[in-house]
Amino acid sequence: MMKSKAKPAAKTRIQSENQDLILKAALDVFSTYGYRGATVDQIAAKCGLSKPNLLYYFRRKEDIYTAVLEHTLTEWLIPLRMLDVTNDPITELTNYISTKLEMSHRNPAASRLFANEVLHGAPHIRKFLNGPLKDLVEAKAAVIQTWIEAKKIKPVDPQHFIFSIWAVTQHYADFAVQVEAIMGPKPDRLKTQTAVLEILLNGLKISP
Amino acid sequence: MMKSKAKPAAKTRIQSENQDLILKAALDVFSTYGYRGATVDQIAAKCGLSKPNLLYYFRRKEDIYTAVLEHTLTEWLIPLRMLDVTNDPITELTNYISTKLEMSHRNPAASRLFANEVLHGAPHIRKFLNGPLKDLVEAKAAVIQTWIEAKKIKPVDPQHFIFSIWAVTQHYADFAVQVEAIMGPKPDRLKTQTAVLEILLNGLKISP
DNA sequence: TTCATTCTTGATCAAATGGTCAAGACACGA
DNA sequence: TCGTGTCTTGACCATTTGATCAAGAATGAA
Repeated sequence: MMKSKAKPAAKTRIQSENQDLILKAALDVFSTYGYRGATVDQIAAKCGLSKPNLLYYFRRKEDIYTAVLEHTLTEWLIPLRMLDVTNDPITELTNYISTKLEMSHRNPAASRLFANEVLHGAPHIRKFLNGPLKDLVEAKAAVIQTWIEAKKIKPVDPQHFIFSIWAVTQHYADFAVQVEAIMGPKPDRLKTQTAVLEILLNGLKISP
Repeated sequence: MMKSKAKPAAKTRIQSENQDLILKAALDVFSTYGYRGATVDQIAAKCGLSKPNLLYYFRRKEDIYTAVLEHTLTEWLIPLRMLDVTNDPITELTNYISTKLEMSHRNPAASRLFANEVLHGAPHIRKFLNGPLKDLVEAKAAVIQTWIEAKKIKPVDPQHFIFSIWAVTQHYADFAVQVEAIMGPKPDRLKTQTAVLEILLNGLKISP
């Protein structure tokens, strides 16, 4: 007898459990080895499923990659969305930068997955970059511009300022190996946060 | 009759010409597709040599990669080495940041090659990071520290400041696709330079 | 020109890898 | 317990790809 549920493929318990397992393992493997460097066998081994079983849930390797990438992207922009023009800019930006640093520390794999994708020309997320991302950045650049016109912060190019925040905060995830080679293992997170906030907000020129 | 030259393998004209061709093509291909993503066939095709011929000059794929990576690393640190404690800090740092931006623009492939290597755990250049790079950064951090103690610049953590410069400048090469998706193609280089210098040197807090 | 050395490549191999399939094991509502 | 649909997998396939090799072509010093 046909299952009563219609097309929209309701998930069984086993389905959601295993898809979750797969996505977790895939994030790990893809972020470490890149898309081409990762193998389906690796992902399968990491989550304790057989390769054919994994390909039962995601028909192609690329489907796994796309799924884990999209899952990552949605969370990635939440902090930026929260930038609120009605609040104090220094408070808001301090909070945004701190949150980004925190995210990079808590989930460096996600940061690296995204970095790797963009580094190689963003073949899977071009539309995301040109659409939702561009729109969001323009909206938030407008927020920063508002603060500038209210003379609450110095006149800096808002878009480039957003790029700088991304660059610096994600650097601590994407280039962690380099950072640790230079600073020693487990660099002091508080020091890092203080330094990054100091640099991005205050610069280093002695005030005239 | 034996060639008069001894072991140290003197290069013939053809050798240096072809090795040069190969390294140029390899930089392109490796930086675009990553180590695992790049194929020997691609590199061979790009420089117009047959695959066996390419493997006549570099026995293994990894040898090509190592060669092009080392070739890149040596040039990469030249600007930082030039940071001179006896000069004016703002002049020196402005110059360093501008040069790094310039390099990222002129040779984004080199930046991406390096980024990709570090992103994936720097398996081929661990020793370089722990040795020469660490030493150089410590030396130049000391230079910045000297400027701080002379009250010529604000007290920022020198190492984190160097990281920030790297992060922001290389961002424009490594994440070029993203930058162009948001700012449109061919972003104004002068505007970028002005903004980056403004952010890293001045910050955006209104002076008290 | 001679000829030892260097350079070049078509053919080929073995391993890795994405993906398929049919058959069987299991879950769970009736 | 039964039976249908879901889940699992060993075996297998086709392609890609790094690497080899033997044989031939080009080079250039004497």
